[in-house]
Amino acid sequence: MRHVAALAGVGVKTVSRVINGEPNVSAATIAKVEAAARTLDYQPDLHAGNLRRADGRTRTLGLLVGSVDNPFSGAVHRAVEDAALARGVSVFASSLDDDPAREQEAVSAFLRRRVDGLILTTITESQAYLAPELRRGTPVVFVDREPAGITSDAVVSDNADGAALATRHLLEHGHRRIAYLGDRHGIQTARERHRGYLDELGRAGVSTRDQHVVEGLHDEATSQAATLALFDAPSPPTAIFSSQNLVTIGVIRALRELGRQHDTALVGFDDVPLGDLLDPGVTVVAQNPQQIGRTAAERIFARLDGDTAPAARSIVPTRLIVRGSGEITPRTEG
Amino acid sequence: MRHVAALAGVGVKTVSRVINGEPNVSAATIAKVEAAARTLDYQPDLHAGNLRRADGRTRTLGLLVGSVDNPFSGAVHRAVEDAALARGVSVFASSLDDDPAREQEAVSAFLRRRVDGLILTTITESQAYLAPELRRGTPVVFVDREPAGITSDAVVSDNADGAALATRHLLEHGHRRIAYLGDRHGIQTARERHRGYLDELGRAGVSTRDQHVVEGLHDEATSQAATLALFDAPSPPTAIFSSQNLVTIGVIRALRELGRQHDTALVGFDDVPLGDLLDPGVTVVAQNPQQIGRTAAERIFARLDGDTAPAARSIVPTRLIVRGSGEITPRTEG
DNA sequence: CCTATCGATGACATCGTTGTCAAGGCGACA
DNA sequence: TGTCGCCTTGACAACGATGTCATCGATAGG
Repeated sequence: MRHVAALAGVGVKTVSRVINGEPNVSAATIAKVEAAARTLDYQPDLHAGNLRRADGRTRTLGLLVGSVDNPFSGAVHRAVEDAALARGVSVFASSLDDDPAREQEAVSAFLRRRVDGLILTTITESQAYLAPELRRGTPVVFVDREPAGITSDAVVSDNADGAALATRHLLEHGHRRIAYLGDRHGIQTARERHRGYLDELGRAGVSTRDQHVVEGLHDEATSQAATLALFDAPSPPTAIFSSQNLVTIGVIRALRELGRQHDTALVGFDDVPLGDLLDPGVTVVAQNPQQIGRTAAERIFARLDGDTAPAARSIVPTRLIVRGSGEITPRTEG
Repeated sequence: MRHVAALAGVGVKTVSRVINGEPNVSAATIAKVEAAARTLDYQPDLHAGNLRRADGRTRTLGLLVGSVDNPFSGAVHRAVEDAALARGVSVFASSLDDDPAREQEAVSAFLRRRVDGLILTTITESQAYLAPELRRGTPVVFVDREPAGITSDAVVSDNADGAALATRHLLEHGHRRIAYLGDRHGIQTARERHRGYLDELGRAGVSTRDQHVVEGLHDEATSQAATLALFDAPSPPTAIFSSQNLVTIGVIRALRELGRQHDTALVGFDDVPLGDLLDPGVTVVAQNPQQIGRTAAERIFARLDGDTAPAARSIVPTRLIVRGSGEITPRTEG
């Protein structure tokens, strides 16, 4: 900026005024400064300005998602980006990988860079460590998983309800042996989905004790292996509820391997890419990652704009997408 | 930092020393400062430090990809993130959407935030506007598409070669009417892939004039419509080469709709999620987005570490994945 | 016992920008 | 013509950190 001022033959403050479009600068001066800025390819330093600027905003957001190469996370990210772009805000994006240490590092990296707000998917047992930051006024919105040990805005799918919907769908097609495959109980969404599954079985008066429940699955390989094991054991299920997209894919692979994809029903939680093109099509309870991302960004910006309403949980509805795999009826021999 | 210094009863410079692990601070002082920092939940301001710090590094990278919710982009992003994380560098990620204005805005947003390096996918006709920044020493690595109007590092797939590979595969299965479906010619990768396709036809002595070539496709819907139109026209192709993942998906949908997925061969450029689970499996020339991202990040860090070798283009090999759709032989009636 | 040396510490300038404030110039109006 | 007020402009401090340098005290060596 000093160089621009020197070249234009004006003071630095006048350059600042021109760059920021402040009023009360003569047209001739504006022209001189703009010419100088162009000549030097000047880009103002947002962070230096921030140091002194009244609002102290970096126009930057920190986003932590499951993994930036997961389709669900990618869709959330994209929605956040679009909302942010409209306000001239840039987005730091990081992957959680369900690693508590990675969460802490990412949050710390965001805070050291003074982001205006945090949109977080978490895996730590408690996010109480964020309390001081919240008190300082940094808005935090939790996405996908609800916070623990702290109160702040959250935007989540209706996990229990969606899981119940999936389970009910299978029950209505006559299934009574419905396996549950999901991630470990320590993960809030997995817990909720498992609860929804159990609740629905209970409501239908179906014993929950005889069901196969496999937890701790979070990638295709383990899920595929678990599914194969299921059919090696006595009284295999006639239907499977898989509670996450990668788990669903693992189940599909296993059923193919066993040649049972047409006689074992499957409903997945969270949509699967090209799920409609598979044979059978994959029936899922789809989340709405776009809406989750958009809503989260809107919450952040509302907070930044001064909204002081109590922390709220936004629940984004899930939707059953019928494509074939969930409508298979139980094997009679079974 | 002032508050920490006051609470610990030391000077700010001493706090700075403790935070940065500089030598020559007594153990007692370190303990006092760390206690004060913990009490106040102090997070150093990376950008303020940067203003004065000798190296002037923000430990931040700008990444511009096609779209953060595209699987290819997501994989690139993830690889960049992992490489960056190992060096304590955070990543700004933005989507290009093949919009030149969006490119300029994203780059400008990155530069105003003083990123240490840029990893860019571009759509502008020339990236000469980056020359001043390059001269200032900011490393720029182009990914996926090569730069125009400027010389800098690039990491790309071997597009022409991969397209030729796909085309050859179809030729070897007896096809002589091979349609090309791709994006507009203005896009460097599309141009290269089209060239590889034409070259391979030429090498095989197959007329390139009689082939259906549809350009300007970049999403599922337009690609699907274009494919349907192809089969409405005289002498439809017996095989299709689709030059991008979303285009491939559109083609698959159209072939399904026509019931021709088993009698029309298809090879796609860039892998398709669950391509192995479809019927028929989708034969593709797969790129290696992980390696592209990793290599790009490595180039950036090498430049930051002082590598002054001339700008180089890294070519990441493609790989033919045979899954069924590409091995269909021509219809005899056709 | 005096001095050279070194470790520990803080005062101060500085990075690039913006908020505050004062000053100069000019036109309008009495 | 004098005064007032507005428009335009720049000097200066400040933001939160780090680089430089001086100071102080302790320790070691002669």
